[in-house]
Parts: sequence; structure tokens; C-alpha cells
Amino acid sequence: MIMKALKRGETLETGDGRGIPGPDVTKGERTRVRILDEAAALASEGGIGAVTLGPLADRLGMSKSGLFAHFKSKEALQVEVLVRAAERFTEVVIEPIREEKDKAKRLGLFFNNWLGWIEHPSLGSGRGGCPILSAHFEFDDVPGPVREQAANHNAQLYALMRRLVYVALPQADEKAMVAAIDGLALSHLLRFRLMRDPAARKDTMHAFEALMKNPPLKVA
Amino acid sequence: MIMKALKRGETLETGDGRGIPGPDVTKGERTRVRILDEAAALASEGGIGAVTLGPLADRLGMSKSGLFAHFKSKEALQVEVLVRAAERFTEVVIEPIREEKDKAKRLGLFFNNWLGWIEHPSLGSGRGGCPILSAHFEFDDVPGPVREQAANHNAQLYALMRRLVYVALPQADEKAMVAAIDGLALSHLLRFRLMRDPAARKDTMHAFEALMKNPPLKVA
DNA sequence: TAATAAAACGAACGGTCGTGCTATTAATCG
DNA sequence: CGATTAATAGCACGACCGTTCGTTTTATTA
Repeated sequence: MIMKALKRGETLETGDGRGIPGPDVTKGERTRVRILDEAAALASEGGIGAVTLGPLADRLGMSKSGLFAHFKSKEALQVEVLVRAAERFTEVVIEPIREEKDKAKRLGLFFNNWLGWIEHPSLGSGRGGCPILSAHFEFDDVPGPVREQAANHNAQLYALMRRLVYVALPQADEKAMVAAIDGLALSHLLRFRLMRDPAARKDTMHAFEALMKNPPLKVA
Repeated sequence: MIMKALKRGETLETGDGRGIPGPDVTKGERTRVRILDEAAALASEGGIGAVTLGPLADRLGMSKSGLFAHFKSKEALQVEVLVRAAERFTEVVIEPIREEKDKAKRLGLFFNNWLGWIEHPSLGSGRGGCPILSAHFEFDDVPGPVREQAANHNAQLYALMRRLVYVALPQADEKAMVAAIDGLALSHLLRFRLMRDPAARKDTMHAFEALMKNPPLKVA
């Protein structure tokens, strides 16, 4: 397999959305990504609040100070972890639905991908839950840049969902519908992770299908 | 107003569910309740993880060690905070619905009370959100007694909701219905607290009414 | 390869955390 | 009241936190 040499700053797209940094990317850039991925895995298990420098450095086999030098503060690191997780979310949950040519079917596909992400977020070695949703509840009342980033990501997600709803069910009230769908995803997270209910997915899908069949309608 | 003297261990029911400890209750018992209430207020603002001995002692105007002496460990304190919050939840959200004699209407009443609690949980001086739901997402992947307590409380809540659903809509699939209702409450929390959407309640109620009109049905 | 810049390290800092002790004060009861 | 017990304070500890700094190692480039 012949490939042209990568110049600095280029990345080899691998299709899984992760990308392999080219050899001429500065070393700092490479470890920076390593740090963010491992931090996301950590956040996946114990929430953003669990992203702490000591344990993170241990996992990466490097020193606290060496790690810290990549970021201006711990808060900045936490924000970047959320950004990175949001990128992965886009790649795993959102991007793939564009392959469905029947646009009306995209909403169902999106919801399905989302449930998959909630059950198994593709974040490094983490076997835990989605750090984005955790952050939403962890920081919903804590002012600061983390809260802003969380709210910002959620706003984008809501906007996307409203568009998907409008295309799939033009007669439905978009905002009420988004509330219902978002809610089903959140409740699924609880029943799957906290309650460990083996029937969680079945129940979620049953409710979702009923919702699609009889959505809240626009008010006249 | 004449009242009989309270014996030790008795509490004067005030109707607001809080109760005034009788004068013969040991002082330790009284401050213990004070601690739990203030801790719940703290948890309300920054999650259970924010219930930390130093700041809590400051708020109460007492020493860290004096406070700590009331509990075997910080973890035990956190669990008791959740228990206390769950008690208040029962008093504020669940108990009042028994006054509705038309049992079919109780589900709607419950949901309404729940939204009120989510917007303004009656927990001491805290102006933040519901510490129970925060704990669900904060500890859904963190093993330990806090997680167990959270899961336990949620299980009871789900059981109650299933019963309410069965009475109100016998033809509905209880578990799917619970998923949808639970989800609407969770999503409401996000739209109300994180997004600060002034229309949150309207959208939530719209979706809820559509759900009541066309619930997911039992499978044959 | 030598010169230069980037990255990682090790040690230390002030601070806060949870948790033991011992002494002291306050509540309770005979 | 005085005697006894419960409640609180004061203090110290070891661990970990985020952060800084000066040094050393490793990449990069000329």
C-alpha cells in the first residue's frame, strides 16, 4: 500500500472519523489528541468532574506537569474534552444519517444511532456513559465556560432535531416533538445505565414508534 | 393555640411536611436535620459531589469536626442527603395527589407536581435543581452506596408511575408509558435549567397531552 | 551534525479534602 | 443542684488537588 508522505498538519482520514495524524504533525499536537481522548474516556466513567490531572497523567504514562503544559487551565481542558466528545458524537451519530436518501426516514435513523451512542459511546477505552449528557446535568446550575459549552452543544442538537422533525412530520409541533424525543433518549440512559433494565431498548422503541404515529400536532 | 407538650422523639406536624422537632428531641437530632437540609440545598446547586464538609460547616456556622461527628463517613452523609431529598419529594410531589378522588386524574396531577418540583425543589435555601436527578446521572456508572440509593429511589418511582398509568390508561403499555413520562420530566429539566427556555413548560405540557391522548398501547 | 525550539520532567507551593484524636462546653437527667 | 452523657470545637494528619518553575530530554530544522 503506497501512500504519499503526509506534510505537517495533514491527517490521514481513516473513515472511522478518528484520523491518524501524519508523521510531520508536531509531536505536541499528537499527544494533545491522545490526552483529549483519554480524558474523554475518563469523563465517560465518572463525569467531567472526574477529569483530574493526576490520574489522567498516570493513565497516559506521563507527568502531571508535562500534561498540564498543553492547556492553560483545568477548566480549559474540561471544555476541550467536551468539544472533542461532541466531535465524535457528530461523526458517530449525525454524519451517517446523510447516507439515507429518503429524508423522512432520517429522524428514525438519528434516534437509533443516538441510542447506540448512549449505550456504547465510542470514546477511547472508556466503558462508561456519554460525558456530554452527564455534563448537562452536572453543570446545569454551575456558571462558567463548561456550562456554556454544554448549553451551546445542546442548542445545536435541538436545532438539528427540529429540522429532522419538520422533514419527517411536517404537521407535528417541532418543539414539543423535540422535547419528547430528547426525553426518550435521556430516560433510556437512566433505564439502561442506572437501572440496568434489559428491556430498556424495547420500551424506548415502543414509545418512540407510538410517538411517531401520533405526534403532538401544531396548534392552529 | 394550646398544644400538648411534645415528648422526646415526637415531631409537630406542620403540614408543609417539614415538621418541627419537639423540644424534647435531643439536640443532636435537631442539628442533624439542620445539617441534612443545608446539605440538600448545597447538593441542589452543585450536585451531590459538591456536598463537602468544609463549606457545609461554614454555612451552618459550625466546625468541620463537629459536623462530621454526626456521620460515619462522607459517603454516608451523601446517602442520607439523598434519602432526605427523597422524603421531601414524596411529601411535595406524591402525597398531595391522594387528595384527588378521581384516581384516573392522579397521573396528570403527579406529572404537574413533578414539573413544579423540577423547577423549584423545596429544599432549604437552595435555589438550584433536583439533587436526586443530578445524582442519577452523576453516579450512573460509579459503583457504591450512593448509586444503589439512587437506583433504589428510581425503582420506587417507576413502580408508582406504572400504577398511576394503569389506573389512568388501562390499555396503555405501562413500561413504554413510564419511559415517555420520565423522559419528558428529564428533558424539561434540561430545557428549563440548562437552556433557560421560557417556553419549556408549554412544550412539555403539549407533548404530555399528546402522549395521554395517544399512548403506546399494550402489545397483543 | 550543530543550533535551536518544543516537550516533558521532577520537585515544590498553597489549598482543600476527609478523617482521626483530645479537650471543652452544653444538654440532659436523677 | 450536681453528676453524667451528648455535642461541639480545636488541632493535626496524610492524601490529593491545580499550578508554577527551573531543568533536562527530545524533536525539529539549518
